Amino acid sequence: MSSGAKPTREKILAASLELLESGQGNSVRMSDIAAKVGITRQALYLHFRTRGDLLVATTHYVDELHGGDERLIPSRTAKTGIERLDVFIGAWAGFLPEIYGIGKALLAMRDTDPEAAAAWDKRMQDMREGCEAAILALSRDKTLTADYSPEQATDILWTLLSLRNWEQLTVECGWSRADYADRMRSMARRLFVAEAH
Amino acid sequence: MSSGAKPTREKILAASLELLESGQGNSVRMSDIAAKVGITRQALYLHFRTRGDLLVATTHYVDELHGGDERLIPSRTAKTGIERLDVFIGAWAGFLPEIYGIGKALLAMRDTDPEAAAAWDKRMQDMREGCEAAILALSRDKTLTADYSPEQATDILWTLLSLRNWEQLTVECGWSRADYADRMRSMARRLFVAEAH
DNA sequence: TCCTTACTTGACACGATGTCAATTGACACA
DNA sequence: TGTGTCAATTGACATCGTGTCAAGTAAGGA
Repeated sequence: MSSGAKPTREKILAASLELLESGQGNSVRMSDIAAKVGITRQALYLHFRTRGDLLVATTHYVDELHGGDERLIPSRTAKTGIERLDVFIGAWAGFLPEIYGIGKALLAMRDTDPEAAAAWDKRMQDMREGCEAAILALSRDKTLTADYSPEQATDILWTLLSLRNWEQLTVECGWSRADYADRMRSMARRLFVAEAH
Repeated sequence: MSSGAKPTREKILAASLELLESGQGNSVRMSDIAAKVGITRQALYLHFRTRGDLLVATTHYVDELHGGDERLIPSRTAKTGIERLDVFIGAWAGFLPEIYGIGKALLAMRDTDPEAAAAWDKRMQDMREGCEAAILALSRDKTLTADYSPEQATDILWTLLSLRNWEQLTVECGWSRADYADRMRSMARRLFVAEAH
């Protein structure tokens, strides 16, 4: 196994990520992370100013591991708006499970830690741009329904694809990841694509 | 026992509700509530075993104030499934703002307080029954789309109408309450009602 | 008068975050 | 061989919020 080679900071991030992914979102304590790394709780503060700091750094670490935002940039191969919508939803559906734990933790400290809130908001804002791009592509194709303005449609898609909704549908409703992706694509079509006739 | 002034327990519930409604969800402390009532923090524990207990009691208090679940029971006047869906969404849209504060607080302690989690889950389960009834009405009318089974459609509607989604759309996207109700009805039709032609 | 009930006062325990001072151990360089 | 630096340790302590406890007080009823 990889062991002492990695610098401590990275070991901390890896431990944090692992705990957040398996464990329950916000219940990961500083002492848990320290224990997993094999150092003292106080030593964490030699690398990160606060818990919020560490959590935010962990999200960047995730991006580093499995290439981050660029995965959400609409594929150039998508010819039609509909295709683009499908591809975007698929990419997001694949990305969501990877950020679920850390996202839950960040959301839980939203009210108390402005930095953590900002970090999560930034992520969601980036994701919203993907939604907007897909909707605008539909609009250019004249396949966007007349029922919603592009902005309203973006609001809706953005909300539909939220982490909380993913959580509810997979955890509470028991949808598989494939179910989620398929049905989200289906829902998006029904909602946003004008009937062709 | 005295019939003149409100009993303390009720004063506590009223204060709790008021703080939860105006203030930010989980940041309402026991001492805040006590201060608002004009009693000691410790005195709260003469009436409620724990903070979770008090919060749960506050939800029941809300029900008592503006008649609770029965408002979500599908109106008998709704002839078609579509009508029933509309009425249900309208009722829920009117109910949501009233339970927003308390719901946020309950959700925030979900991971730490099983009783609070159970109380919120019960509410959501009741709401889900309303979703299911509306979907089944569509199904009986043969107006439910073939794309989703009744259960899947219920999952979707239930998720769509979640408190978090309401929060995101009204707070972050700036939708008015009327916008929310109108667009949710529109979305539900697009999603669940088979094209008639 | 005595009793009960509701509430107060003041202290304390716990768990979590965050801080600080003093110390240890290793490695480098000279 | 010594000197300095850096990372981490140890142990104590502050702060906040929840929850508990013992003793005291004020009001009303029998």
